[in-house]
Amino acid sequence: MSDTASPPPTPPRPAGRAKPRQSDIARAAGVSQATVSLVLRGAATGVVLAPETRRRVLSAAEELGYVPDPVATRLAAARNGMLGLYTFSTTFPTDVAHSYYPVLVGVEEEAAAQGQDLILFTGASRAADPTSDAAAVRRVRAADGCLFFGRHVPRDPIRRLSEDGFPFVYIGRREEPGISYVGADYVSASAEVAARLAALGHRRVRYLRENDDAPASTDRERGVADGARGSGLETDGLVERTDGGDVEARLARWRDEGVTAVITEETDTGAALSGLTAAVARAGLSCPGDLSLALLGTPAAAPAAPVPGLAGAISGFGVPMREMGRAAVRLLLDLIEGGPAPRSHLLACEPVAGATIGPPHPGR
Amino acid sequence: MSDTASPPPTPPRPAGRAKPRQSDIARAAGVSQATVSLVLRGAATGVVLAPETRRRVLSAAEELGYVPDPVATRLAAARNGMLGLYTFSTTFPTDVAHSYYPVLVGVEEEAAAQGQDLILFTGASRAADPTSDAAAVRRVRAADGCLFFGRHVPRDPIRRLSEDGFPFVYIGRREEPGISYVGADYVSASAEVAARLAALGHRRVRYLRENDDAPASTDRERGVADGARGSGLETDGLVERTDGGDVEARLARWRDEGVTAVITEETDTGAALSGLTAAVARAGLSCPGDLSLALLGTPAAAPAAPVPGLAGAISGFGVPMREMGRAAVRLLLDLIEGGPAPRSHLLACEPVAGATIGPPHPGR
DNA sequence: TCAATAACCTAATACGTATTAACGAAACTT
DNA sequence: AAGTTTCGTTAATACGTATTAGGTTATTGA
Repeated sequence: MSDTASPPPTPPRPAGRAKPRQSDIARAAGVSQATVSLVLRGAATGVVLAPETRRRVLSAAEELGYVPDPVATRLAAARNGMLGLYTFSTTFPTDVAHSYYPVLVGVEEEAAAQGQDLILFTGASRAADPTSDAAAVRRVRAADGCLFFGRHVPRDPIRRLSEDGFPFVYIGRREEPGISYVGADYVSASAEVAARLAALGHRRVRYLRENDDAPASTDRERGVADGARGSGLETDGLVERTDGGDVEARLARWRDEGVTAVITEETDTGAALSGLTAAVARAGLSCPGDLSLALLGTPAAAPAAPVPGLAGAISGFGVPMREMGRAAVRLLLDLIEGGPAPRSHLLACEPVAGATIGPPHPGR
Repeated sequence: MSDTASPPPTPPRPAGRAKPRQSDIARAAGVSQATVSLVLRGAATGVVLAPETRRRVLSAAEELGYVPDPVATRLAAARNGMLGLYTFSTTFPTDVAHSYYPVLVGVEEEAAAQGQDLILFTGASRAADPTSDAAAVRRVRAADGCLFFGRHVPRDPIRRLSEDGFPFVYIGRREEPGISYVGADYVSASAEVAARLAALGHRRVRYLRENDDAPASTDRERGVADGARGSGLETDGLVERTDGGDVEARLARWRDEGVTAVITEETDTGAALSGLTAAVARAGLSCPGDLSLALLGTPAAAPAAPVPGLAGAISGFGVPMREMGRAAVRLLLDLIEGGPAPRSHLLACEPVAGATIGPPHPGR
């Protein structure tokens, strides 16, 4: 019907016009852009507009298919609605069992509930190069605030953030004063485990901890020692550290020494526990038949080498990881909104009765 | 000293400034904000600045710990080096086994390798409320581009993005024309599994698929049907859908019908597989002794109810999830940089020999 | 020495929305 | 009728960065 020779010079975005702005609505409704903003978003400002004006603006907005530009909204709000999540390892670990995973679940849940998005900083994914660490940590300022997460944390880049008043929260207890964190009360929970073993009749116990000085390990050691003292366990030689050596030999020595129960801890790698259960299996022992076994912390997924003859869970306590994630998000938002008053929480751990501890059975 | 009636209007952030701006750098270096912008980001504009000026600006930026504001950067119509990741379910599933997890690993790896940060958009974590979905999807514009991920995806909010030319990539095959995706070649891989069963001698087989119409399921069904036709399997009654009913009864019926092998699929919930293995266990059957069992897709972690007598993996094929994640990031960056030419990839699936299929053993 | 060129930098503006101070008009007081 | 409130709206500005046109000074050419 129409002549095909001269198609109209098609503009780059042919479908209707580009995205409508508030100013387009304003023109259509015969008001100013400010009025449009007030009608559309100004419920909180206390300004009241004439019903007729509201109606005109709303119908014009509907007509044009207006949707607010989230980027501009956030710019104007001087908040970007994004919380940083910086893990001092890859956020999604591959080689390591997902021991921290529940924390991420909690963080995501609470962030979603609060309408915040998360920026995953990928800085630490590559080499453990300290300079790149510093640069990566600095990027964190792109967010309104940041969560830090990981067993080992470089101090200097963080101190800088702290001095500048940038809001951030550690997940895990920290020693540094004036820094906010959400942690788990490992001390009490560990003491309770020691006391539980004592109540069953154990006297000579070993606690095998990771050979580094993360606060989480320090706290557990302190709890075990406190609990041992308070409940009558022997404290001499109570604590040993992993050393990469032969766990089976260590286990044999313990049996020779008359040890009836072993406590170990679960950390990011799960090395202590998996080494121990493997050694128990190779030695042909069973829990709690030959040896009581307690674990300080939630085991990551299913252990690679299940404890032989083990029906239920490993006795000890569980870490409220998900709740830690949620609490950390809430605390961070408090910091961002409220004043600079640093606050911290220690969450209680849940005792796990489990099936790996029982009355002592002296070996050999 | 001062009268208490009129406290000076205390600025909200008294202690220094949390986040340095370009204007702060400009003041420190004795130049204009525009110069700072040119030094920091203007490599492409052709404007050349005196080396001495560059130096001053860069050192002032370093000194103050400047980090560009991603939102402002985006508003000014530029890239901010951030890729969005939007999942139409929680990114970190809790009740569901982590079947999608490897995809996220791949996404994070490749993003880190490309120097991009990830923004996790949390919109879909709550109720499947369509309006909140729309608002949440809109937010992804804060990133340079976005990956969408999930078995079920609302179309309308996405169409909007597409019309506006916002770059995004689906992880998983999509029907919509002109949309980029990275998927797995379920059709070929599923056909190969059917052919494998036929080659072992099976003739009467059942394929139990999820009862919804996600592309992933549609593709697998098509592949199984194609493969069955091509290899001589019976095609009548081949395909059945999960219905929430009694899987054990269904299994018994199949045995009565002379079915010697069952194929099922792994999806986000893993429901089909776990229901089936549980039914096999309760029926006292073993694989492949009594019944051959094949699985289309990588099982999520360890199945809750392991197949009795199963030593190795479940036969079938594996989905190259990690590589899909990586490929999606690369494709997205292509879209962001290059033109709007939508491109897509189908990655090949890896056959898994496994230990659950063998020659047919007619039941009863 | 004066104009032409180059080198370097900045003022101005755009992006789209939120907020506040202020203004005109209408409705009340006395 | 002049002054006071109240109401409804808008002008102006801020948020932080990118970009472009243009201005200032230094350098060169004749």
